[in-house]
Amino acid sequence: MSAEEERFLKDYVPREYPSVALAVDLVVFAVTGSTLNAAFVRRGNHPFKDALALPGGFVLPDEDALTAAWRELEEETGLDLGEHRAHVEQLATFSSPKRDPRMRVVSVAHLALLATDGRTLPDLARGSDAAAAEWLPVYNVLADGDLAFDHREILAAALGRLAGKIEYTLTAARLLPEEFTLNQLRRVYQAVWNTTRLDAGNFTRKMTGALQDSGRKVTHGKGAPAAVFTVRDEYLSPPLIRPAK
Amino acid sequence: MSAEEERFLKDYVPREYPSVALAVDLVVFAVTGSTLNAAFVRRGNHPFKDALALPGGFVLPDEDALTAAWRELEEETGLDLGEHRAHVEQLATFSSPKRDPRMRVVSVAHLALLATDGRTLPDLARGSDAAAAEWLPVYNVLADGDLAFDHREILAAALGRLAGKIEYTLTAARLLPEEFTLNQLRRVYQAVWNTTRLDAGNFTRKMTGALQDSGRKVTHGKGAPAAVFTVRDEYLSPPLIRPAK
DNA sequence: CCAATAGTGTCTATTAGACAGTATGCT
DNA sequence: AGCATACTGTCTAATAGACACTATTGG
Repeated sequence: MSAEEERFLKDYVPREYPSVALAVDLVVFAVTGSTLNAAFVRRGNHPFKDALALPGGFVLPDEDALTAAWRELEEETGLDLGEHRAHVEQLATFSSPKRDPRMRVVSVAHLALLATDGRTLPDLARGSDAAAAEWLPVYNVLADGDLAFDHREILAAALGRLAGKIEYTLTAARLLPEEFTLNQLRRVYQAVWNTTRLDAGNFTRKMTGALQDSGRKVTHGKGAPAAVFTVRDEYLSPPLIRPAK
Repeated sequence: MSAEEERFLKDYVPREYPSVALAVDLVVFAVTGSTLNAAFVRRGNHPFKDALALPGGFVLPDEDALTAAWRELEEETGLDLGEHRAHVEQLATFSSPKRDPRMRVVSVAHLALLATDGRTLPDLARGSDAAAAEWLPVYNVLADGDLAFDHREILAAALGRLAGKIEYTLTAARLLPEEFTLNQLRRVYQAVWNTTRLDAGNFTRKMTGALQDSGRKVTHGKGAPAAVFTVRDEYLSPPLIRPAK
């Protein structure tokens, strides 16, 4: 930095600019069986008392939004995020002046994925907030549920992002343990796309190119043992296209 | 709103929350020939005095970010945005605490597209700011140019978004007049992807399904007259895949 | 043996990409 | 005529999607 620039910054007095509170909201996804679930908190206060809402919180002065999202994810789930192979990415920013009736809050929404074995959802311990978060099936909530603020719009945006992204990446594997079978992966796709139309045979052929076969096999009670894979390439080429409903 | 809720909001006193200045930055693209250009302003003050920067400004108290982006686009270009068929969409939010050394400024970056006839770039009148914006070829700036703040990262994100989006949508047509020829459209693709590998014949075949033939033809000095199209479907199916470089 | 799952084989219709060929209009 | 551009035709290799088939396990 030049001496001139240092002098400038030292003497800099900011004009009055409109200021806002900066928050993050989280759409946390996890899969059981062939169902896509998201984490919700039940609001204890007005506005939107007793309605479902997405977990979230304010961005601290020394954090960027992504760091705040990771912190809130850990605080609101109480989980070991390493064990759950958590993935967090920025989704979009919601900035309508009236989205929170109390004051101006701009929210940077984030998409978070947690790994499960496909059988049980992670236990959501009560974090710093009074009420623990709960898992609910995404497609049910979008069909029926009332959500606080603009959280329905955020949830829909997150689902759209995830549904699109797994067409051309192996992001779906972030919803599974590091090692998984093709059947597990196919169930994740079916959960996210809310469909049962994925042919197991064709799915195998299209995916194996991007996967690494561990050489080991695993058995799930019934049926032939299944090969265990890890992700080799993060990108699918050609992409797997979502079937028309 | 219930009486109880009204009472709550009336008596609501916000706690102290960290506040930030909220800004928008704009990546404004337009095409001439087979070159993708973006609009830049030359900074007159520290920090980053004399460096190139993206146009932008602060979000006003009663605006959301998208509205602010439209307003700044009009102010900084001085153009009739209707005539240029402007398209603006949110790109991503940049929130590193130190991205502006003067104070905390969180920027919601936006992608803007302006239509040209493919021959000349719109004249950028000097707006409310002292210096007029200028057009520069995007790939040159990314290769050589120094940009202020984190604007190189924003520019790269915008280019990536546009390059990806035109694979499966006709967003590229927003860089052309409402009516255009397939040759014009192909030049836009080549400009955005920085390639010359698009076969004109195959391009015709793949695009015509999503386009509406006006029935009219137009001639450009040399060669056979070209059919004039408008956009019929915003989505391309199947997508047009970017050739490997 | 039966049921359920894993994974491969096969067939057909469609498509991409390369490139040839024809038509049109300007100079 | 000569040339540049617009667009269609054709060929080949690759692919998707449907579905049959075999193999392997537990009950």
